[in-house]
Amino acid sequence: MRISTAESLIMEALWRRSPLSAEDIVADVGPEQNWSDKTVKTLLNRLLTKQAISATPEGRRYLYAPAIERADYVQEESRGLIDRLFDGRLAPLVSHFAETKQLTADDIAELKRLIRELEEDGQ
Amino acid sequence: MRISTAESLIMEALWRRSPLSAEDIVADVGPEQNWSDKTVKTLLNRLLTKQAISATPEGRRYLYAPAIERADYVQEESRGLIDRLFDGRLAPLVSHFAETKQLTADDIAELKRLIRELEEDGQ
DNA sequence: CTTCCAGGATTACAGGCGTAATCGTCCGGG
DNA sequence: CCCGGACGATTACGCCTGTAATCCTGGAAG
Repeated sequence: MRISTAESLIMEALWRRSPLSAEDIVADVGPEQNWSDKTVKTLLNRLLTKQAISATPEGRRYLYAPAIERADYVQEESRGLIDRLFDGRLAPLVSHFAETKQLTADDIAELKRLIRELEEDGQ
Repeated sequence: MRISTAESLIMEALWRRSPLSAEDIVADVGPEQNWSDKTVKTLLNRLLTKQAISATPEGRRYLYAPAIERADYVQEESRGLIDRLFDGRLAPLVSHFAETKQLTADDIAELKRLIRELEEDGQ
């Protein structure tokens, strides 16, 4: 099942560090989003039913941990976008960013480096 | 206001060609998505209230046309994703695609060409 | 004229989402 | 031994979405 954006913030916290108690997570994302602890608990429960996280009892409470890889999530999200908007190909996206001047010199340098690596690997 | 994914399919049709009557749009996207004409009409109305399209009377009916640029839409969507998942930078996304082996030799060649152009423009 | 139909406008309705509040329970403090 | 509070579980609720169905109106057809 799909992870919503609010839920993904919880996931990010758990991907950064896990396992965490609900309290830890509230402390982590609560202030930033200013969410009440109730909200965080709700999101945790939804993620549980979606089987995106796991909960293991620890005393009177649970410790939560991701049950899916961040890479897989990132994968689906970005492939979805690229398929929807750029005909499934990455280059047009990069091209779009270039045209709309959203690339710094650093970005370009880094891309260049990446491409060189890819070419070397390729052959 | 945000354009939903179903709505975006209507937008794509209008970006391809406009203005179109509701009937045209139904003929265009209906079969593909197998949506009833009712569904398409609903989406058109929602897009109207979101001011994403315009409607001009033509006889007894309307002709619809985009009121926002596809580039702007693409912009928001892709920036949103990159901000959420890749710390706002493009290179990590490209890197992710590379690592997950989602790049063909053609993709790489095209990226290379893009980068070269960017470098030339840059100086 | 009356009727039917095409087309837009309005209404529907279940499920997801953001954001909580309330309920029930068990443990620790007095 | 009883009570309050920490926690998780359950319930709430309005808005957005996907997907239509129904209503209304004015012109076309007979």
